[in-house]
Amino acid sequence: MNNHVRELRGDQGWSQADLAERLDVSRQTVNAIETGKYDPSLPLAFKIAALFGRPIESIFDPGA
Amino acid sequence: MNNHVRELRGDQGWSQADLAERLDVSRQTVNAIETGKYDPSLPLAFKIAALFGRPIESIFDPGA
DNA sequence: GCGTCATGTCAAGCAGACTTTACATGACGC
DNA sequence: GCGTCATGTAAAGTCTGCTTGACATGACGC
Repeated sequence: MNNHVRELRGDQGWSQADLAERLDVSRQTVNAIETGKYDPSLPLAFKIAALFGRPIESIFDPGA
Repeated sequence: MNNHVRELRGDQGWSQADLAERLDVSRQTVNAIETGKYDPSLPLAFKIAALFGRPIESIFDPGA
């Protein structure tokens, strides 16, 4: 599952640690999501979407 | 996390088993999601949204 | 009464999401 | 050269998502 978290985070000038703190998850979790190691849970996806003020569908792309 | 899966499924006249087959998951998984035992994964949430032709945000409600 | 269908639920197991701790690297300023 | 910051990655542990198989119930038609 592709996503645009890294770009959106960059637009805000945040480090992975900054974003992790705002999402209340670990820095490794943010890194894993950005590098595509695994997908976030649905609740975390909602948090991410809310933080960036965009719909989930515009951030995450199921691709196939 | 509240959701409207049961109503949407009812609108289509599908049983839990019918929906499970269309989503390619087990009947127990559909039942668990409808009864709020746990939330679907992000990929499964995308599948559900696509099947009903609605955005994820209109089906799942993070509540808090 | 009996068979069937839809739903609910349980148990055991595997895979995925997330944690903490820790170490390695490259870029930067001093 | 040295400290610091951002990022990547790894191991081990916990909890959640999802599986199969099975059993119980209530509603329905015959």
